[in-house]
Amino acid sequence: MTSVTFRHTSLRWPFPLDLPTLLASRTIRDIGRRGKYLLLHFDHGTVIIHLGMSGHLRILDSGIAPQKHDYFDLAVGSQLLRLSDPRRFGAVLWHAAEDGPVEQHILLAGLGMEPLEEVFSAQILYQKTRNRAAPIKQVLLAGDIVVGVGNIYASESLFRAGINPKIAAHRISLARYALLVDAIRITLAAAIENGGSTLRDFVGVNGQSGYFQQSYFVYGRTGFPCRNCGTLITQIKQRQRSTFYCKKCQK
DNA sequence: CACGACTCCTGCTGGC
DNA sequence: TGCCAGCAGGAGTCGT
Repeated sequence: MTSVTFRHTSLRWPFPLDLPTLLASRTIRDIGRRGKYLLLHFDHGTVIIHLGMSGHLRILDSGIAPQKHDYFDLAVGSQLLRLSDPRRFGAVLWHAAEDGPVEQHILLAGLGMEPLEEVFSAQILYQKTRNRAAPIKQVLLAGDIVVGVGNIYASESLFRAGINPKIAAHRISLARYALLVDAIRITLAAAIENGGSTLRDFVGVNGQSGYFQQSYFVYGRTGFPCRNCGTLITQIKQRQRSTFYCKKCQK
């Protein structure tokens, strides 16, 4: 029993404007996730949602008036799943079941391993980077080997692993990749534990704010002392993205 | 195939 | 105090 409302024509891509018709009185059968894509499964297809960098979903009582950046509602009974996305980097897409498994969707097919699943191992990471000459930070961000490691957690994970972000991925040893795998898992688990917040305007599913986590090791700490050795944290640009690291702790 | 540059969008920050 | 350029971020697309 669902109904759909759009309040804009698009976010990153045009909204599937036939979604209200497609989902009328349909039931969500299951929910899932692949990388940073959220999946709402119906019998005849899947709604794919991405929050971009500023998006958030809330569950509200239906009847609550939408605010400025509330662009998409999925009403289920007396409640509402509402997507707000000020910077509009997010997405709402539809993948019909008749087009095959949603994992084969063009945006999902090329995604790398899930970092919190067993498949993500030092051996496979090592193997998949043998032909990658780009700096490890960029390879982590690329998403085709491992997903879920964004700009902040890439810097944080490399710090934990003691790896310099500029090192070419194919020059990193298996032993050091083992450290990196552990570092990524610990970093992501800690982030989830802390509410996963990265932006100052972060809000939880009920709309509560205040989760903002500032206990980063290196991210955003340019010129401040390394929490491990006191050396001042360095900031560089890699592929137009800021990278933070400690020159002494990360070789 | 691998990889770099560019792009989307808007709120916030820093400089004047 | 006000204005505006620049930055930030996820990740797809295009050119090399």
